[in-house]
Amino acid sequence: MPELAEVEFFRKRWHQAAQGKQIVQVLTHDRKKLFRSAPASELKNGLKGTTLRSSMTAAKQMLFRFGSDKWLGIHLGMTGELRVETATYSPLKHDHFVLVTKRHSLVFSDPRMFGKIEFHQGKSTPVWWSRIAPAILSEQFTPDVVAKFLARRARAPIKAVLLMQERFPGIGNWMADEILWRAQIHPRRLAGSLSHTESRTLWRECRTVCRNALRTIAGAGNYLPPDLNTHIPDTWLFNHRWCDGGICPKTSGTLIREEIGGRTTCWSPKRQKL
DNA sequence: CCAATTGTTATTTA
DNA sequence: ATAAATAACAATTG
Repeated sequence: MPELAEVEFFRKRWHQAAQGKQIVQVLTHDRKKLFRSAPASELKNGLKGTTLRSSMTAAKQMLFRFGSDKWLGIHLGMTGELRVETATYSPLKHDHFVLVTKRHSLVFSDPRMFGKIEFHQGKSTPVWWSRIAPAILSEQFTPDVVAKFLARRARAPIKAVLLMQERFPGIGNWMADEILWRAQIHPRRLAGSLSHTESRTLWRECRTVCRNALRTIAGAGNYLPPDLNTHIPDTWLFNHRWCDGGICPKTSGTLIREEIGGRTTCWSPKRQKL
């Protein structure tokens, strides 16, 4: 489920429950696949007894800082989520990693195990963290940066280009569709075919969708289930895109769903022409 | 049994 | 050599 704003939502959920709290126990299934940079045992030993100091997100990544020099990096993959349960919670089948405080269990759950958990010790953030592309809402994400990137990916469909994390960090399948829908650009258009005006519109809508998603999904006050995604307005494409026969809230026409760039893509043919 | 899934990466093809 | 397309990853659900 997790794209930019969902990732921020999950980070806040853990942060709100455990910031300033000590980790008294670490539970793990020790699924090697999930623990990339360090074995689960190292995380266990490293985090036990430490205190959650701070946390942050960048793109689809999260970084939690424990004590002064312990860093837990989490990527939720396609089906990962973070939950908060009681301190006595017993992990279920897909709960691969649990941090227990005096009052809560912070649970990382991921049925398909496309996610990853990283561990780093050191004074500053791990190298892979600093390699994440500048955020879409940062000043470095300019119309010119977008135009140049589209030129370099000229022969790929624009939908596929929007999913490239090296330039559009945090954008995933639904956000890409939302952006193109707002920008009135057909997802199958080749990146190199966009006019200067369209490229600039795309830049603007990238920022608008990120801002709106963060405010709507991650900005709410309640981080306990089942609040994720529940109050997204019907004026977005989001609530109409998931099954065949959806109606475009802007044109009232029927939405189309087809695979583009290897992903199911939804668009409104009345406002997004080839 | 078949298709589909809001992500990433390795491999293959052009 | 480069970029784009595809397969693979794993598990569940309809």
